[in-house]
Amino acid sequence: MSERPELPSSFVPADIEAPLYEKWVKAGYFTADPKSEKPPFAIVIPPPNVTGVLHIGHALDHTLQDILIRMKRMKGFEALWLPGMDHAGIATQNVVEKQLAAQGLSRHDLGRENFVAKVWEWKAESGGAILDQMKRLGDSVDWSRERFTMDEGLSRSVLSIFKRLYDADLIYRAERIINWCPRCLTALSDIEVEHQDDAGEFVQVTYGEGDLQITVATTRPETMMGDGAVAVHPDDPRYQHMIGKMVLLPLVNRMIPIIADELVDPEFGTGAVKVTAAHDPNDFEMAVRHNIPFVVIMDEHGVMSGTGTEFDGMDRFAARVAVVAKLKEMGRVPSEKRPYMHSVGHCSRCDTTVEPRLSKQWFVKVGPLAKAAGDAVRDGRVKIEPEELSPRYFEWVDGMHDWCISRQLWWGHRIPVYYGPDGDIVVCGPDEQPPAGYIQDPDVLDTWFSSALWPFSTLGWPEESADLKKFYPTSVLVTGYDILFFWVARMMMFGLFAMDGVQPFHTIALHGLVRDRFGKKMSKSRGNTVDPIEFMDTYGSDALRFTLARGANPGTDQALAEEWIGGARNFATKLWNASRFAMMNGATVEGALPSFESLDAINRWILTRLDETVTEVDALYEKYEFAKASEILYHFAWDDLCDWYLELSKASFAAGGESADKSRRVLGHVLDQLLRLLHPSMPFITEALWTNLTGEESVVIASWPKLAPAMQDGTSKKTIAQIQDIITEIRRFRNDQGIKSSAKIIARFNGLGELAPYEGAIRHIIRADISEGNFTSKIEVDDVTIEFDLTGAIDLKAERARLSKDLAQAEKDRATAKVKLENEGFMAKAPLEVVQEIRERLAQTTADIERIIASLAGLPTE
RNA sequence: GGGUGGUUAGCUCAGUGGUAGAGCGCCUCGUUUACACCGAGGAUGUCGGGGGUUCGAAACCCUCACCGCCCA
Repeated sequence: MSERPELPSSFVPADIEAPLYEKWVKAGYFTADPKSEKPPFAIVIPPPNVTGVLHIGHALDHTLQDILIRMKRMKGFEALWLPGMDHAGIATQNVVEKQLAAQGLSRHDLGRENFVAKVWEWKAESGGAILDQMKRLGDSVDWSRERFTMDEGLSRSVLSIFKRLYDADLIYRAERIINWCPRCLTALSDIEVEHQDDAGEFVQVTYGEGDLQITVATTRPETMMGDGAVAVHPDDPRYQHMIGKMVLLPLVNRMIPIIADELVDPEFGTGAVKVTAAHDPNDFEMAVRHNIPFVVIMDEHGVMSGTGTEFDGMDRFAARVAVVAKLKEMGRVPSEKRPYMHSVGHCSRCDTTVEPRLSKQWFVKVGPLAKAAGDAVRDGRVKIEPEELSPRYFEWVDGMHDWCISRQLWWGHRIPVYYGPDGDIVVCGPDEQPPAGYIQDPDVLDTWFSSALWPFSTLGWPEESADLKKFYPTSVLVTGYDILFFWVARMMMFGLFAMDGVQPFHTIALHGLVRDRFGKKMSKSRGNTVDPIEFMDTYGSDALRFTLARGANPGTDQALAEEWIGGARNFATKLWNASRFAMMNGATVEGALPSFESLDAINRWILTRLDETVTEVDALYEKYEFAKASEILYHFAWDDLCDWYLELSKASFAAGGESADKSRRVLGHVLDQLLRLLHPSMPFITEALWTNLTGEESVVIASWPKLAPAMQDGTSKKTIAQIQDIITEIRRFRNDQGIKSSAKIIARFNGLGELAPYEGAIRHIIRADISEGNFTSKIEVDDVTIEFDLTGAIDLKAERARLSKDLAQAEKDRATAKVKLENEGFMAKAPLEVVQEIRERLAQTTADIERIIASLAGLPTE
């Protein structure tokens, strides 16, 4: 104890955070051992994007994961938190292309191989900024296992799974309508398309001539030149006579059929729609059913082409204006509505309006895979926390469309398909070579294709590695509900497929988004984004982490304001000062705890509260209730320990002797345990304080507090509650009488009874002298009377006001209790214990009222 | 249009049948030997509206209004 270095008088996070993190990594605390006998607990990080920086959402996501990992590590699990990044095909390619563009170059100037080399160069220099930021946050990830989706090993996983899926007929190539970004020049999957309401137009166009005319309604008039039919609902009486007839398509002067299809909504527009098979997914389906030709009228850039009209060469939006103008000239536009708000798909990477495009792409047949992914949750092998979010998951996996996995990019895993003569196709797994002369597909795979393998590719799959055996299936996936579809469903599909039906994780713990202080979504356009790094600079990592944890109710969004982080910083400071005070007073962890029975009520009480806290925090963390667990710890530390226990113990420490020695040992124990409990959410400050208190190596590898049912004493809780009542009433009295809290008062206690041993502690808190005096005023708390010598000057008005207020409250409480007890229904049907409780309330309030009335009567009249 | 979540103190949110809570903010007092990033005390809610079930409803049911998210 003597060699314990003195703590600095104030807590400066910046002084301790970086050195402590370095110490932890160097000591290898975060490195998992697959040969360990301990039970495994593994989390793979939702891989951030290699181009990304740490935003507040990551900070939340990582804080929660780190809490789980650190807690499980302390609980004796072989804890693995595996870090890494994904290669973010489109985003990364965009970044490097932008750099090239600045030099007036395109990727085509470099050629594929040089371009990809350039991207690797970029990654080495500027990629992965987020990894260093994770260290600031204190993430206890195993850096020795850092992975990247384009790494050699993970690339082999991609080849393996592709071949397996292909051989199982779960990957196919087909000509379909896909989402096409005319700026990125690549196909996109459904989830890379963001729908938003845009101000478009809704135009009616009359087709046909003479006595066969039909008016269609459309938001995309420019695509009419690609129409192959007009469709109406089969039961629509307005169009019965037209079904099957041919009608003139204006502008291109082609005759097209009028068909009947259930898909048409007779209520929508005119009840007649144009069928543009090559440029709309719904139209595509109808065209297949009715054998309508596919007419392509746009090139890859979204420029009109091949219509043989004056509109060729015009951009799709310019063409829209020109086409409508032309049709109006022809008198073929009976009505137009503008602006017409409707949902339009945009590229999630560059916001360009997505163009549905007919093209040949590779797809994953998701049917059986998604079924298995849904079943794993349905039959309970995988739990979604909170359970209320399961419907969203089912909605997605049960209604999933086939997944377009081709991307017309260069950065990514090149599709391992080789085309030979006569349409021969060969798919190569790792270490396999295509026959001579076969040409590889130029496209790469969707980034999510490799991310979906993350829970097992990072562990060495397809090799039967030691890591895979030890840590698969992983324990829990922690992520925002917003990417349940992006990522989770895909990992489930591939995990179950690749690992013979074994799910990639047992639990999916979902959290929400971090919003601004008013609960508004953060966005660059709103200008309400925040920088977690700045917060860490100002308030410390622990403060940011604790704030985020404290706001993290399962599956729900949380608001965040800077001053709330300030509040958590204040908590850290409080903890620091309380610990400093405890150690100044000789708090120690040396030697055995005194026997519980030998302790006074104050010490028994704090140990009881500690045990309750451990119980509650344990249960809450197991349910991913981070907010509630944090709340419990906050109040135990601040209210119970700092505000009451330390204050009540001051008299004992001052007096010294055997009882002080016992308190020092108890305080040392409670602080030791509290710091362990807080370590997962506040790793840095707890490490600094705990090592100082115990002289041991690190709280990171300390054991988690165990329950101690023997240290539970309900009586001590009642005793302390009474003491708190007495002290609070005295404080109220002093406050009402305008007596400074620093001023000593002369007071005398009567009727303390069993509380007598604690009179000294009470006196110390309220700064009361025992001297003889002229006791002219008094207050009563239950059976205890406290008399004061206020040297005559009592503020009668304030005293009367205080008593009247108490009286009013007591009367109100008594009345409600009385009404209940006089209610026959209540007496007949309410549970006995509730009736008993109300009876006690009636007795208590009745006694209070009598006492207060007596006090009021006893006040001297003015 | 189909799902789904919400509406509780000035703000952000807990609270799933038995006297309405927390953090921040607000008011008053205070430099007492851990802490002013603090301490003590205090004020603040017809729990969105209406109806119902119940001895008893913020909570359960119905309905209306408003806000949000996901998917089309």
